Amino acid sequence: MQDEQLDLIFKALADSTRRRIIDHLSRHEAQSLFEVCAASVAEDGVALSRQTVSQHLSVIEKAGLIETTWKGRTKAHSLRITEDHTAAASWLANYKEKEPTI
Amino acid sequence: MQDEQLDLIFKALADSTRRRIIDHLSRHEAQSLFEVCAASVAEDGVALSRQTVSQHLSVIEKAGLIETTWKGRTKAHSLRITEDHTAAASWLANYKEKEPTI
DNA sequence: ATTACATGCAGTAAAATTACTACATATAGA
DNA sequence: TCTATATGTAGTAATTTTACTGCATGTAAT
Repeated sequence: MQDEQLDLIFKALADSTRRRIIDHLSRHEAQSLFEVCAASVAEDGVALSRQTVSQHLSVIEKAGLIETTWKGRTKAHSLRITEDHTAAASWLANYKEKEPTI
Repeated sequence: MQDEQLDLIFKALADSTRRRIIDHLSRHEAQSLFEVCAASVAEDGVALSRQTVSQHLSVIEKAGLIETTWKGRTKAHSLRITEDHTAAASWLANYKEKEPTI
């Protein structure tokens, strides 16, 4: 895994707003920007501007965690977490001390 | 795991310089600030000021990934990655799509 | 065609990050 | 005690991040 890719993934995860968005997308497929905004208010009580949510989605997308498809004037965002992503995010596990096998 | 703790861990990991420091600490126990600086130059070819490396170590320490002990005028930094840390860093794995069991 | 809707893009301001330099403090050794 | 060593702290500058507002573009519906 490239250093830049690790940067993108960890930076995407290093913000609680983005983690909430990811959590929402995990429970709802193919969400539009407006649906994510609405959920942010309804579920998390956080009122963010549409443009701000769009920026967060862009960061998550650049990390490769989201797949998007256009349907008419609506852009659908779907979470697509692969083995590669979880392996990267688990980078730290490489450095865990080995437990003594009892 | 608290949101703030996830922030600290992911932010600590979201910088390639800090990841290199963590990697170095994984191979060398109880490193002083100067030893980390020297390794940064020798192993990675990156010449950073002592104060900059100190800041990075502080970020890693605040994330709880390092244990420090003073010996005279030397501060020894030791990597201490626990189950809690790897579980937090693997946060993303909770959202991976289930593979169809063949 | 006109209006409403969904999103993109540009610009801005406050805050955080990342590097630096300079000075201060505390310990070890001559 | 005096000096060198190891680190801490403060302040600064450039860059990035995170929020915002306003305007533009493209699609759907009346």
